[in-house]
Amino acid sequence: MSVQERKERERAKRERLIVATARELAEQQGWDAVTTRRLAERIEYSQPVLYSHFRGKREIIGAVALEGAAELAAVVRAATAAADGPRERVYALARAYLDFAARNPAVYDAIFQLDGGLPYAQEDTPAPLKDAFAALLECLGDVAGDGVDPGLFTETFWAALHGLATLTRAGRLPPEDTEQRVELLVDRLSMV
Amino acid sequence: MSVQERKERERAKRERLIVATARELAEQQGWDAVTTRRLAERIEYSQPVLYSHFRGKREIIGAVALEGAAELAAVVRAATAAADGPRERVYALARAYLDFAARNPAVYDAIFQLDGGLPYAQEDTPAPLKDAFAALLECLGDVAGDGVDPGLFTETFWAALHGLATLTRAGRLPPEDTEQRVELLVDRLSMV
DNA sequence: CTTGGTTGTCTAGCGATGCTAGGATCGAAT
DNA sequence: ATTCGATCCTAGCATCGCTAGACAACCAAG
Repeated sequence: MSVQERKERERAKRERLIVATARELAEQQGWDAVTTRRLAERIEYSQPVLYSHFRGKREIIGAVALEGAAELAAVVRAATAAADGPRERVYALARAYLDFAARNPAVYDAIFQLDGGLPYAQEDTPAPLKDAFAALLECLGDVAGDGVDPGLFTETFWAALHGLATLTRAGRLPPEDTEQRVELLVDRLSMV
Repeated sequence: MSVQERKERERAKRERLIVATARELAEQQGWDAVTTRRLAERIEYSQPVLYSHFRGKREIIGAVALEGAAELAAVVRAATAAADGPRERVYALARAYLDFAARNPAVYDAIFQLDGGLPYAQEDTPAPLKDAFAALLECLGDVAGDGVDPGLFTETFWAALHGLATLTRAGRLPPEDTEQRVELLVDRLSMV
């Protein structure tokens, strides 16, 4: 039995290596540079090994997305916990979210832009994704205001943040005034 | 001279055909399906002809983006002109924008998501892109509120719309409650 | 210790991609 | 009619995601 367990451990370790390497390569040179050949070379295995762990490139992106979603949730929770007062928490959340997107553009894309073959906004949505949304909801639900569904408010606020994050990084918005846009968003959307 | 002019006309016509065909193909089967071979076959020329008009696939995407931006500007202006009262105009703008994104997903991607090699938010930004932003500004500038720069407000509002549009289409947001999210956005962001 | 079979990995290759070099063909001007 | 330049196509390159089939390493049974 021990032999089999060791093999499984090693296999799991290699899978983590694949995901970590894909993420690293994507952050360094963009997702286009994450080819199965380059990835295989970096983990020092041949190409087909990747396919014994994942169905294809899509699933690898999906794995990075799940890992990233867990991190995003943690980052958001840490930021909101450190602030006091509902409004300050919302500020902290917004800054933490945009900061995560700016610091981990490839991971952010894996979660929210690319096709990782993951189901979103459904019952069978993977736990990390649900939890990331929950992390937003925990904070934003408090400032939805009367008569507004907390879930709906969270979705809307999140969409606004997402728009800022993606448009800024894609060069569609000048990066200088980000702080002011965030302030405007928080001031107007959140009901103290 | 007339001969040369005829040739130039035909050349311009063929270029329009390329852009229109690329757009059509992208809307039908997605941008991934827009390969240089398929595109060449559809316009009934060989592949290299594409490269006598555009540097590569990127520039073709860029051409579709410019065409789309002009349309978007027109759609937004038509919608706002038909509504009366600042707030109603904002509603109309938001709905028209999201409607355009939903009806022309490939074109929307060409403008705001994909890399068409175009400069954004700069002096040398092509006129159609500047004008599309101007169309938003014309309407949204009126409801920025005191002490808020109209340009900054427009950017922020636009980002929020962009977030709704992309997250909804990517399946990250359930499509049912779109209308409520728009109402929330307009009610809170715009200063009557 | 040998053998047989399972498990794991690699080499090689398929079709498709964006893009380009070089030759062929056609038309306009002399 | 002949030259010459512009125009276009055939053919090919490197690379992509993915897979079939050969090969080697390993473990259990005799």
